[in-house]
Amino acid sequence: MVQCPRGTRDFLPDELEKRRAYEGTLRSVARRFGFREIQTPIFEDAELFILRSGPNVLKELYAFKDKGDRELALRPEMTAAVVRAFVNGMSNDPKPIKVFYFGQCFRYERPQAGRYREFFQFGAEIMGAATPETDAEAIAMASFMIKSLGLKNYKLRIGHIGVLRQRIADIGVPKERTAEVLQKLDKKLYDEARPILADMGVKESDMEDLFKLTETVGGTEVLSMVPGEAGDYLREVVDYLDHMGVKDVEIDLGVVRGLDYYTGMVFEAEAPVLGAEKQICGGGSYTLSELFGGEKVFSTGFAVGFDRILLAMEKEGIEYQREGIDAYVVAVSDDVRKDSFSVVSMLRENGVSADIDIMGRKLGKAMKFASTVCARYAVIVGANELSRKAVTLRNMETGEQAEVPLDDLVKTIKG
RNA sequence: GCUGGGGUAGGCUAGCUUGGUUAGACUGGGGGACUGUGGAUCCCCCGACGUGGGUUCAAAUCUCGCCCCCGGCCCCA
Repeated sequence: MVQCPRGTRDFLPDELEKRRAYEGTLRSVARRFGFREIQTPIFEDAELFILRSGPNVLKELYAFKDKGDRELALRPEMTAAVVRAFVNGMSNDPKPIKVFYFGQCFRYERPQAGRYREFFQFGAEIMGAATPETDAEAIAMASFMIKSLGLKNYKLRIGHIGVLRQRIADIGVPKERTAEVLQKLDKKLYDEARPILADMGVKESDMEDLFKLTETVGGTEVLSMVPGEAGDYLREVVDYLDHMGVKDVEIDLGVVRGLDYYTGMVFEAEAPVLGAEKQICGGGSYTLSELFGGEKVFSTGFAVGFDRILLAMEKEGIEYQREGIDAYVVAVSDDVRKDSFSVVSMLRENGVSADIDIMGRKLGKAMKFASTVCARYAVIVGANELSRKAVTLRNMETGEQAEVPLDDLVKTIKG
């Protein structure tokens, strides 16, 4: 039997209905924040992703040649494509530009808990603005999204990569080795960082100060430890968040986002219930457009790992209630079978979601089916009622039923 | 790329250690008991040993390769 490829999944109706509902929640939040949706191709010129990536990224890229010998790749994330689209067609639009996206991304990795080769990201970018308000909007929306989905147990942490980069440069780390140091700091592997830093001639006391900086975690009070403009900047961001009622954030200067295009504020959210792959959201401010031939434009963006956040919700026991349909039409006997199709059609034309038996079932079995598809009402079509231009309407939840004139049926069901 | 565990109907599972009737149960699906009323009960039916090789008179069972699933490492845009 042919199965779906490794790391991919079929989403059967029960599951997909749930996913669509939560996707709708995220879309709704984004729209409430003034974002508009954007869609880009699922595959792009491989160069688009290679331009900003190291070798590790490259080997996980689904890259291939098309019949015209073009080097293409399935998108491993969406930010690059959105920035490309911005450079290509939105760069002269009124600023700020606020866009969101939802779609699948592909990475050739070993599947694991919360990690798939085809996975879904919901993200947003604000382009053309570089203010604390901008960053606050992005963080607030991320927080809002998580809360709207009903997830309780998560941590949202804000850091500043500029502060770290500055400090690392100040203590004498050469620019080309910054990433190496950041990587160790990200994982808090100080013992591994020490020899590397010592090798670069960094003083012991400077090292300890650096480690102390990345260990700086807490509320706004810890910002007193952050020197210079960046400290003031973060204070502003947090102040705006506070005015928006966003209280579920903490400062953590140890937040280090993977790639080096991030320039200032960075943030991430994690759900501890998820285990190894617990990060559910990540983002920050960056400049990328100049890489793709545009002018330098400051942006802030983030992406939510849709699959992971759903997994976290599931682990918290959040249950999705199946939507069902408004009405299931049942014919009492074969002589009114065709009349029952007229009734279902009338309902459908009037905006009622309605289904009907097409397997020749008798009344009892059809009623049973009506409850398995979660119909709110059963519309029972029988010869007696029809002679009075009426049907019997049964509320499937309460079991109450009454005769309703056909002319009033839509109104009663919608009411 | 490294590593641990696993794969029996659509779902969950017994059998595997010690090879040997027609692979059993529950759930699900279809039909009936039940020709004007769902969720109950009873009966009948459908439906599975991931895949390919090896050992053997005989393989779900032992063995090897592959595929896939669940975790962990690496990586994580």
